[in-house]
Amino acid sequence: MGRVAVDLVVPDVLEESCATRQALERLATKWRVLLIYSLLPGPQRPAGLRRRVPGITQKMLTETLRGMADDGLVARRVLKADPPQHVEYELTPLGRTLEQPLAAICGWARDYGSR
Amino acid sequence: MGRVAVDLVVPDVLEESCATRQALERLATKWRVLLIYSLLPGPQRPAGLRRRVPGITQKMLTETLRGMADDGLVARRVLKADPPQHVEYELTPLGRTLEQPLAAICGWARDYGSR
DNA sequence: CGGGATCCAAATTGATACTG
DNA sequence: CAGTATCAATTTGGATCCCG
Repeated sequence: MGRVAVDLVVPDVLEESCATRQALERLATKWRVLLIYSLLPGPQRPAGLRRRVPGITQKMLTETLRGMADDGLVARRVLKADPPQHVEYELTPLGRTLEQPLAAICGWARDYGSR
Repeated sequence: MGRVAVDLVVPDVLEESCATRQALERLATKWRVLLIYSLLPGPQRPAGLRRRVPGITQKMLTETLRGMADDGLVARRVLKADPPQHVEYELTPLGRTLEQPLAAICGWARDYGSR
């Protein structure tokens, strides 16, 4: 009764197709974490988000929010269709599940960030 | 007795110069989290890291590790100086303080990552 | 006027070949 | 085996223009 040499080609947790890996890549971008963090208090309008995330461009704001909307992390809502167009972004329930993990990271950043 | 309109120019937690913000940006890059994660079990050599982080380039591996070394997150050690050069990277104590926060994120990725 | 889109320059990343 | 150099490809920033 031989022992087959399988070698268990360890499908590492970081395999590119792995859910964990993909989820991480959905967060570890320059702006997503900052935007989610800024949306935790509640719905925000683009202008407000630009203030809360200094340095972000109009463009990256729009693109990043749209990408996060595609991933189901935020929802976009139009408040007024009239000339002065008003729009609001808010975290979805899924997006809000990030609050705890993000708090852990922010806590670390506070405690050890200064190095 | 008038009320002065101060407006409290909220020095938001995400001010570009803020420690939290800078710490976050040191993590929220495409490769750092994955590399730190891969280094948690112990010291690793570049070749091994490339296997553990599929998709990373020789270049980004080197550059990212060097950047993390500059930030004090990892340490580089040369094992042999001879032609077949051997090198090892490992997390510093500071780098290891990321284990818990990272576990929180990875847990999220596992639970909600599939969406 | 606020939100978003477009176009082009600048910065990052990827792919590959090459050196110690 | 690690790391560097080089050039193409992708991504980001900046300024501007458009639409309601």
